[in-house]
Amino acid sequence: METSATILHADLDAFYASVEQLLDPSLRGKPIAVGGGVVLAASYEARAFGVRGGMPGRKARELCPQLIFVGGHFGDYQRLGDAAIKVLDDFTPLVERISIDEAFADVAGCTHLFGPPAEIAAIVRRRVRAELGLPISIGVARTKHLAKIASQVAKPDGLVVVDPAGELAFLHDLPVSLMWGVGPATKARLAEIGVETIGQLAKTHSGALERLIGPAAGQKLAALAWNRDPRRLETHRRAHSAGAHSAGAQSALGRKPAVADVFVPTLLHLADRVASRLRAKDRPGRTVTVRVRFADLRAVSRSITLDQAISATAMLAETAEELVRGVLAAHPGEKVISLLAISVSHLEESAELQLELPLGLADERRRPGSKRGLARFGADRAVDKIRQRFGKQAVGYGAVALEAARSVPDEFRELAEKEL
DNA sequence: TCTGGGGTCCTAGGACCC
DNA sequence: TCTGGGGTCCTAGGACCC
Repeated sequence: METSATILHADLDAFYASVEQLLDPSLRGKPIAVGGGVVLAASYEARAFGVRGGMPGRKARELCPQLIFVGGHFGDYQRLGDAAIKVLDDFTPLVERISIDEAFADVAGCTHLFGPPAEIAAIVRRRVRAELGLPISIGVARTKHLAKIASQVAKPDGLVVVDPAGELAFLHDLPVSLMWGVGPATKARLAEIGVETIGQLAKTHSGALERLIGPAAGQKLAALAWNRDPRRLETHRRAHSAGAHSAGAQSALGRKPAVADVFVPTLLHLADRVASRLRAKDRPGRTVTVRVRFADLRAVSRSITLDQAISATAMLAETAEELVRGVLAAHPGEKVISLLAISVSHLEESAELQLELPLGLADERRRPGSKRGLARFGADRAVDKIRQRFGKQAVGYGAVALEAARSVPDEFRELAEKEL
């Protein structure tokens, strides 16, 4: 067992908003939000008014009338995020990046070169500030969980080192919501039994905890509350998404009538997004899931597992359409839909001969592939090739139908699906 | 004017097989 | 004939993370 605190968790502060303030000095010191319909990131000046990420733009403006909305410079986010992680790479190869703006690093093997972990963390912060112009907070601790919590406590623009001798004293006064795995629902359930701090969670009877939030989550949280975190750094996690288990796309629609004229073109567009990614990765999938959200934001899903994996746009679109018709038939009272989603899972490793060849006459539904399927495979390949040469916008499905509904720029979608 | 989009993991019930 | 148990797969839903 490690006895010294050598794990760093580095987290750029209010990342998208900080980049915008870096690019446009007139925005510095002012409350700004990246996004429009929904706030993707808020500067600390905006947070002082209660503006938060994920919040509807309208509500943010209510809270902060002088709030400035800025369009996202998504290429710059990627570039500056990469550059910040590279600073960590200068100290150790043991870097685990977990998102565009966040990474763990274990500096145990390089303290003889650069000094103690706290000093390394201070240098990283100075360099990111000096070379990139961005604030970054760092937590240093003996475990990943503790380092991550420490960086949250350090924000904004701070450094917190958790001495191994004082771990539980540090941890137990903090609110449970800082823990990995505690979101709004779990926080509320814990509050029902009077548990608000990590220390109170640690003292909760394990049986009661597991009944409250389930055995898996209960055991995990109990372990973390007692600072037992066995996770090691994963340096090469999910390279190129090779190990991905699913791929999906969704589109919020505002309020649209639940009729074929709306959902057919939308599903075609979504199927195209998903299927072209599956083809690009040579990862066809067997299970197709659709999600339909109604006017009151209640969502219903339907899925089907096919005998054969698919990656053809038309096949996916038709399967999804059937599932959506099933959802709507089961909810005849719902006349309005607010979101549609398609996801494909049970992805297969190899695309070897996944041409969706004709299998015979039986059960077309569970056995995708037919003469039509074969012809369409050729069409998909042609579309993929044109996009390779001329860009994604060169060929599209259902673009007109979706234009009005698009509240998030495609660049952000690209960013979200980008493998790190 | 009721909230984006990409994922992961867990749970629970039912079908089916041994 | 009746009863029980375990394992696996499928489906639907929920919670969480960035």
